[in-house]
Parts: sequence; structure tokens; C-alpha cells
Amino acid sequence: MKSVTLKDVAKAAGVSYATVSRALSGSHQIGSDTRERIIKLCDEMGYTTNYVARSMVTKRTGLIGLVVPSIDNQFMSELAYYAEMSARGHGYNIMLCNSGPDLKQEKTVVKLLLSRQVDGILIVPQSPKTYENIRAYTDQVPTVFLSENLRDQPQSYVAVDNSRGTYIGTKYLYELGHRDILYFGRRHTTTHQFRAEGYIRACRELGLTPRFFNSEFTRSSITGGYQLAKELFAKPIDYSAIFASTDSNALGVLKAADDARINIPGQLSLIGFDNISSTALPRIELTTMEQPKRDMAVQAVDMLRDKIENGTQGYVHQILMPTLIKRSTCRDLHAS
Amino acid sequence: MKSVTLKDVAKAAGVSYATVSRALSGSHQIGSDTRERIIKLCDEMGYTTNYVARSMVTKRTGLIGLVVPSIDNQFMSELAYYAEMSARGHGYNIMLCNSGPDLKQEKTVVKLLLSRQVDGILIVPQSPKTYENIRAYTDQVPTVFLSENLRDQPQSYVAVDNSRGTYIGTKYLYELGHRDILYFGRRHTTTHQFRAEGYIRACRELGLTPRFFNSEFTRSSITGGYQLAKELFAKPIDYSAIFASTDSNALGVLKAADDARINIPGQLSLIGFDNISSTALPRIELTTMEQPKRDMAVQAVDMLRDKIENGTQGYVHQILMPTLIKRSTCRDLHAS
DNA sequence: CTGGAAATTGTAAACGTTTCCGCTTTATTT
DNA sequence: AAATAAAGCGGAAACGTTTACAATTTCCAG
Repeated sequence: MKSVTLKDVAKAAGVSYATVSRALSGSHQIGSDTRERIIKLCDEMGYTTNYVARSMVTKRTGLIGLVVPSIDNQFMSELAYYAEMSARGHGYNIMLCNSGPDLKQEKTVVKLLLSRQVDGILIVPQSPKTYENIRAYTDQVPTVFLSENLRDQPQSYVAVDNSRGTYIGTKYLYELGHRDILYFGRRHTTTHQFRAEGYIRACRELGLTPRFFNSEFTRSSITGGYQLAKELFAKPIDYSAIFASTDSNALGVLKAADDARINIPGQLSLIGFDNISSTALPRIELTTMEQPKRDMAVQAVDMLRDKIENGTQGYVHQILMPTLIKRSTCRDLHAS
Repeated sequence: MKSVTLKDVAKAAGVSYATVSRALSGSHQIGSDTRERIIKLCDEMGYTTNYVARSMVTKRTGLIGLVVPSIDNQFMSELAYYAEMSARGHGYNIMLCNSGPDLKQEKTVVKLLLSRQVDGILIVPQSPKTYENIRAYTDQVPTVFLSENLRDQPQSYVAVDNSRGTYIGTKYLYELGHRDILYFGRRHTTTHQFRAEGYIRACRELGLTPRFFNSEFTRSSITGGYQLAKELFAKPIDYSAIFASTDSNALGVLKAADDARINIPGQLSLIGFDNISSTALPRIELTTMEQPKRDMAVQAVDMLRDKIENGTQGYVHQILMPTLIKRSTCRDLHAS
């Protein structure tokens, strides 16, 4: 269990341990012959550098805290995958924390991460309140927010252009011949305010009347969407398409429609937002607006690295473009 | 950016920093009046203990390395969720690493985790070769394997009773009236050997003839299952049910069946294994064998904690029971 | 009062690195 | 050949804790 340290190999090599350190760090303050000899020796003795000790003196841990509401969520686990791969490629490791549904836990894990001396924090907020919830810590450590637009907040984030996403999506529905489009789902977070705005803007341009069906309390989950859709389908259907604020919500709509024997896309078209992997499943094939998760994750760690390594101050809002993924839930009304 | 240390609050309190340390560690080597005074002061000054420095002297980091082939996989992200929650509840944090598809990367991340001085490693193997791949490290740090049975290996793991799972599943199909059941998918990892064995055992008892359709190379993915099922459905269908080795494979079968206009469960019944969350989706509703992911994760971290905290030697194989989740892809042949 | 045990606090070492500073030794220039 | 520069290496401090040990104070019995 006792591992070999710098001192051990120094003794074996007959040099000071400063020399061993230099040999390994690729410093040019050392002769190439001794360097090779020492490196070979380290290899033989099975030496691996102790990051904890190194961190002690360099004041850098090479650790990035990743806090997500819940890693068992397709959107976040995809983000986490790309973030970890990218971070590790640049010499960082990821400390994963679930912040759960309540603000207290979110604050707790952020504090914990600070205690752990992470070099930076990547956080996908659990709610719009996250910003003020952890405000006290964001100036103690480089932080970038992921996937939730904070509108005018002095914080760095990368997010998709949500407004543009719904704009593109409703325009697509219009081109397919739809004139009565219902916007369904969430509206209360900033992300969803943006999405609602894009929808409204498109309606204005297209001469359509925006219509909403939403509830303050529905969560972005399948069951949340299902329950709300149940209510919706109890009433007469005087629209030809639904724009769901979220893929999960759309999946709930799909389920409720099946229950009510409403044919999608035969009687009703449906489009979602996010392009979570479930949407591509057989029998689902949901048309949706894709969030470029890979780019988002990669750019977020790049942004964070810049703050960490160059001490970049200020904040930047990185907005990525969503793209339309055409699948099978939207009917072309022009077609026979 | 400069944070307040023990020395700072010691100076402010007019005591030595050993005293401050004792006040915070809840040691009873200290007067309760000074303790309270110091704790209050720490709070006011915003002191948080530096885990890196603490680790230096305690030789414990409170870090658990979690290595998974890919976190953006429903099964693993669920496991990761419960593992992180449970670990944090016991004072540990999770360092997340994707090991990808190749053994080299898996070895690399394990080495990295050792350098990081993690107290233990939780690993879901990417292949049966994982065991020997990281054998050199498993005696340097407490390690428990997750979800892949290693049969007689001297390593601790927690896994589901795969053999029993397929046994229960095929018995269920039998009770529904099925007499020709095809086992579809993977067979080459130990996990899948067990699954195949359970299927064979049930067939023997029931007087059925085991039949396999598999390929050495199909991966446990939807597309892998899809491609293999394409081949399968090119031939005549002389069986009434398919037992897919994996939910993902089953989803591939579903897709291929839809393509081939084979009605599931009308013409063909289908059962999977794992109960990944996609199986519960509307229009999918796959009948499957559930792996108790939460229990698996929790027990794995308990096992690891025992090794870490009590220095428990030896190894233990923890086998959990799978349960049948009846949904809509298996037809009851007795019913009208 | 006094002796000594118990309670409280201080001192200092240790953990394994990195890095600044200075001392040799060798190479280069004039 | 002397003077100067450069290269290679060792010594030692520092990072922020915990903890064994020593020192001091408090308290109570005799």
C-alpha cells in the first residue's frame, strides 16, 4: 500500500529529490543523460507522482467540479460525457456532484467543491434561482454555467439559442402547412422564456396567433408532460400541431395522445426540443430541435480553462445554434 | 482568491492553530468555551478546511474513482447517480472517468486515479479483459467491480444473478404459452455466458430446445441489435418469442421488426434485460428483467467503504436478484 | 496549602511535492 | 589564459493541515 516517493528514487539514483522532480517535469535545468537515467529508474520502481502533494505547492489541483441536478438524465449524462473527455484531454479530472432538486443541496455541493480546492466549476443550474443561490462562491472560483441562459447576469455561460430554436421549429411547421400551433409545457425559467419568445416571434412574422397551454408547476419530465397533456386532450383539439417545450414533455404528450387514440402525426403533429437520445428510438422518432451537446460541453470546458489558466476576468455568453432534426412526428399537410 | 487558513483564524483568535484544528475536528481535547468561540470565528471569517492539505497528513483523500465505459449510457448513468449520492452521504466524493471502448484508456484512467490518491475505485468493466487489464493496480487500492460477474476471480464485485434472470424470463414466456423461444444477442462476456446458461437451464427443465442467434461481434447497443436482427428477419420466423440479451439489443430488434412489418407482440413476443429507462417509454413498453441499479450501486459503495475504512481483506461476491417487469411486448398465447 | 492528576493549550514534525537561490563545474569568449 | 557566462545540481523553504508530545493551567483531595 505504501507507494514509492520522490525521495525513494532520489536515494536509489544518488541524486537530490529536486533533481528527480526536474527530470520528470521536463525542465531544461537538467542534463539529458541524468534525466534519462532517472526516468528509466522511476519506471522500474513504479513511481507515480502524488497529485495531492503537488497540489499543495502548485496551488492547482487539476480538478473541475461538475454539478448537475441529476446525472441519470440523458441530457446531462451526454453533457457530462463530453465534458469529462475534453477535460481529461487537457489534464483535468472531473468531480461529479448531483445537486438534486433543492437549492440547499446545490449550495452544499458547491461549498464542498471549494473545500476540495477545485480549479473551476461547471454547473448546469437546477433552476433560475441557482444564480443567486451560489453567487457567494462564483467569485471565489472560476465558474461557467451550462445550458441555462442567464440573460443579463454577469456570469459566463454557454447555452443554445433557445429563442432561435423555437423560431426555426415553428417556421418548419408553417412550411408544412400548419396554421394552428399550440405551444405546450414550461414557461417559467429563463430558458423557457426564451423558447416561448421565439415561438411568439415566428407567429408574429407568419401571421399566426400564439397559443399556450402550460402550467407553472409542470416539470420537464415525461410524467409532467403526460399529466398536463391529459388535461389538454380532455378538451377539443382545435390545432394541428404542438410545439413541446422539451423532449421529455413531448414524450409525455405522445403517451397521452396514444391513450386518447389521437394519431401522431396523422391527426396531430408534434415537435420537441433538445434531441435527447430517446427521441431517436424506434416507434418514437420524434422531430425535434437539437442542442449541440458535444459543442456545448467542449466550449464550456474551454471557457473554464481560459479562466483558470489565463486568469481571464469578466464574463462571456457563448450562444450556440440549434438545428432541426426532422423525424416522423410532423405531418406535411401539403402532401396527399 | 486567497482563502483563509487555519493560521489566519488562529491569529485572530489568539490561539495556536492546533487548537483551531481541534475545535473543528470535534476533538474532546479542548474546552467547550474556546471551541464555540473558534467555531463562531471560523464562520465569520469564512474558513473552510482545505482537503488537499488534510489529505497530505491523513493519507486519505475521501475520493472514490468511478470508472465507467461511458457515462452517457442509461444503465451507467443510473448507477453513477446512486453511487454518487450514497458516497457523498458517507463523506466521499466521486471522480468520474470514462474508460471508452479500448483497454488502453481504461488502464490509463485507473493509473491516473492512483496518482490522484483515490481511496478506492469503483469500476464497471468495459469487457471481460478488464480484470487482467488492471490487475496490477487492484492490489494497490481497494477496488470493487460493478455489474460484470467475474466468476471465480479473486476480486470483489456486485452483480445481478444473470443466470437467474434469464431463467425467470424464459419461464415466464413458457407460462404465457411460448414453446419456441430464441435467445438473441451477445454471448461472449461472462455476464452473457451466465445469461445464456440461465436460458439453457430453463429450457432443459421445461423440455424446450435452446436456440441461439448471435454473433461474436455484436455490441450491446441498439444499432448492434438492429443489424443482427436484420439478418435474423431475412429468414423464416419459426419461433414465437425472442429473449434479447440486453434491452438495447431488444430495442434494435424492435426497430428491425417494425421495418419488416412484424407485429410485436402480435406475431412475436420480445423480452429484454436490464430495465434501462428507455424501456418504459410510450410505444416501447418493453417487458424486461430489472437489474436493481440502486441497490447495486449502494452495496458497491458500502463494500468499498468497508475495504477502505476497515481495511477488510479478501473479496466478496455480492449477487442481487433480478425481477421481472411485465409490460407490453409479450403476448399471452392462452388469451383469446 | 500542596501534590498530583486531569484538562487544556502550545510546539513542532510530518506528509510529498515544486521551486527559488546559490554553489560547482564546464563551456565560451576575448 | 583569464574572465565571464551557462549549465547542472543540491539545499531548503513552503504549501495547510493533523497529531504526538510537551508544557501549562486548573482543580480537588489530603
